[in-house]
Amino acid sequence: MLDKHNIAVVDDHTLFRKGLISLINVFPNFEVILEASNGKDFIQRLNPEELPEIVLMDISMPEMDGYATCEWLKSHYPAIKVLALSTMDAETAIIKMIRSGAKGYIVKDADLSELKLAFSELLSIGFFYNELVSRKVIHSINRIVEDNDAVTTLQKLSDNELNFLRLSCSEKTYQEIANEMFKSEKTIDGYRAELFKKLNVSSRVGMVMYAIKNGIVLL
Amino acid sequence: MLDKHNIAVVDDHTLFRKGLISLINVFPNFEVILEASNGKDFIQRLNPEELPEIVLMDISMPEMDGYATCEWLKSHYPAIKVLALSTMDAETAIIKMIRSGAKGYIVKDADLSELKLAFSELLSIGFFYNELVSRKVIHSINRIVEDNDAVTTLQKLSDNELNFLRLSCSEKTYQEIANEMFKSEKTIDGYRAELFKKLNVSSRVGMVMYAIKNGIVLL
DNA sequence: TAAAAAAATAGGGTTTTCCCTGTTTTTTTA
DNA sequence: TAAAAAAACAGGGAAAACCCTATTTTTTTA
Repeated sequence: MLDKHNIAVVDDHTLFRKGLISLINVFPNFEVILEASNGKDFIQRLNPEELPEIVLMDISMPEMDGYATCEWLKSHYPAIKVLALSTMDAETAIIKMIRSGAKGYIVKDADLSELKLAFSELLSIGFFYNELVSRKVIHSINRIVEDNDAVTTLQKLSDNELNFLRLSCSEKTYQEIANEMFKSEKTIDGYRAELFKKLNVSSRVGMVMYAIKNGIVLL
Repeated sequence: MLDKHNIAVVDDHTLFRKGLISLINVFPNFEVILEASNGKDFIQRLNPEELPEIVLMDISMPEMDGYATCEWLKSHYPAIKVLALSTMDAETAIIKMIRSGAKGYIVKDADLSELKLAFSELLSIGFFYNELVSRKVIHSINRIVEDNDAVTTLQKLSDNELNFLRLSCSEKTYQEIANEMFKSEKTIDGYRAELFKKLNVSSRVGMVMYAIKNGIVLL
């Protein structure tokens, strides 16, 4: 009897998670030893006696999302490989996840053979970048090489900005948002201008769509 | 050997679909006999010699979405029961799907036992409305009883309105959208006003969020 | 702790969005 | 085919969003 590779699956959609697990368990050399519904749940269940080699991780989850969980793993168990899993194929999400330490990225409408390939590549060469991801990465590489920290700063939003961004995903006017945040209208106009630059958008609609695409607000 | 109940699964996310199928096939009395990635694909594959009893159907899909497919089934094979499947728990999506003929609604983060229960209920009493759905339905029933056709008219969008709505999910100005649609600015301002009423929103952001929530635009 | 950087605020102007009321044109229906 | 309904279009005005530049306040850092 051969030794199977241990897999963990972290996703808040139960049906999807269960389905994925039963699919993986059909693979002769892989076995799911841990499942969790979000990052927090995952960390609690993680047993140092029996660590997974690969964690299949959703990006947008309640409580603790994929980015944060990935960062936590990077610092606590750097040997564990994260394969990010998402419906979104947004460049920013992919880049962000890879920057958070993910070793691969796979979309939810990938097929089984791709998942299997991803597992194999992760174990053999340590990463899995399919054509989709490569394209996105190459496209953003220019900015990365320009200034290694630029992207981080670019995507790092302050608490106020993040808060403002979330509140903008509504029918509130900026004035109402200003009141709610106990800031002057001019200040939140500053947040807006800053976000337009950081997110590379030019209207509130663009900002809102960015927030939704990147799981900053949950639908 | 007992006769299994035939199930069809229609969902564009391959991994999810495959996972779900393998989960269902574990049930001793259910078997997936048909899978498709969207409504069009489903109709093509549908074999009148071996019809499914239950169709597990995603709402937002490319080519032909859940609503349209449900309507088609209602008129062509009224005996086939549709169990709508979605990540969205938006009231409008649920109501719309039920109005399109779905006999039940289940969210993707439901657990296995609920799915099994849904199947059983569908076969025994013909419908499955869990607590979530019931709440939404009750909440919207007021409007339905007020005027039986109000909801239908309310949600029925013209081609132009739908097109405008999709184009609004961008950073284009209304003026640019008007040009793109070869309509005067005033005409599209009319679409806007009409949509605000129909979708019950009061800003472009609200409109965009409605479109995203209800799968009118894909992210 | 002085200098530098970042955050908050402001004035003021342009564009876009929103909203009201009404006319003309096209399509539907009795 | 006449009447009714729906779609397209319009004027004009108020509110909100957008955009520029600049000052004050707070925080960071050398």
